[in-house]
Amino acid sequence: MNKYYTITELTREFGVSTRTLRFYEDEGLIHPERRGRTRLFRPADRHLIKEILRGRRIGFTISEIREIIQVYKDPPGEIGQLQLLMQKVSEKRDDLRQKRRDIDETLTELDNVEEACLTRLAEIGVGT
Amino acid sequence: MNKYYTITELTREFGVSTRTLRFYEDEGLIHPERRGRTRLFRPADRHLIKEILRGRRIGFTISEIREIIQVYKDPPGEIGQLQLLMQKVSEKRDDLRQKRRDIDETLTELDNVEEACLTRLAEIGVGT
DNA sequence: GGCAAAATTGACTTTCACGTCAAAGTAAAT
DNA sequence: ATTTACTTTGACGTGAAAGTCAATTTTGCC
Repeated sequence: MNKYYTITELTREFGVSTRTLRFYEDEGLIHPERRGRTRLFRPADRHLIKEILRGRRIGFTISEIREIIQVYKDPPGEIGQLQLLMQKVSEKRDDLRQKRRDIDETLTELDNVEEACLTRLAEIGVGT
Repeated sequence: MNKYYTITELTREFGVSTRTLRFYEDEGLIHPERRGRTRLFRPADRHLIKEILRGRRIGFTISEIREIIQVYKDPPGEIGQLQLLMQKVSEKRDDLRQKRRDIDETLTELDNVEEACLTRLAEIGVGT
């Protein structure tokens, strides 16, 4: 019977505040239904929020996220717009690939830090 | 003769503003030498800036970056501190792994968007 | 139907990471 | 020596993404 989520259910699930979800609505990222003035979130909204938060984690701005959502809702019909979009997609992809390289490098760096810690601990442990 | 870099040389190389580098100095991330009041950047500073910017790209805050730099400069000597550090490292790593998953998912999504664009372009192209 | 808990709106505040200017000091080249 | 290009400090401003607070509704529940 088409489950609805309340706002706090979702804030608990995703670890965000109600303010955040309202903010996303103000920004036009989500459009929960209303019963009176109270927001009712459907599974589709919930899914969208998941994607928004994923975008947030990797550093997309609200308007970038909005753009992506827009594309899914109604992809541009004009050739120029399509080409522009493809260009942006390509830039974003390069961006993300760079970010992944950065992450990989940082991960190995963190491994080094950890190993240094372990060695250090061993030293201290032996000394006492 | 130990090459020095001027501030604008580095801003050009890294595509940041002088304000940014001065900000990083204010925040204690770098410590360029001075001739009079003018900053002189050494290769070590340059390298550090590279790391700072990498950290920035993957979404580390200034103080997170500062922490990491600190560890390299002088790793904690106390056991408690070491354990705390290792815990943080482990958290960061989980964080980065999640981020990588996010990126991978988004990359395939972008591929889909691109393909949708291409199909759309083909349709339009055929129609005209 | 009454009441505590939850939700809403609106306004104001905050944090981060710089941007922007102004005023003044320096360096380099002609 | 003067112009021209950099550089510095300091103060204030800004945009993004919420946080916080207060004053109302609204709901869920017995």
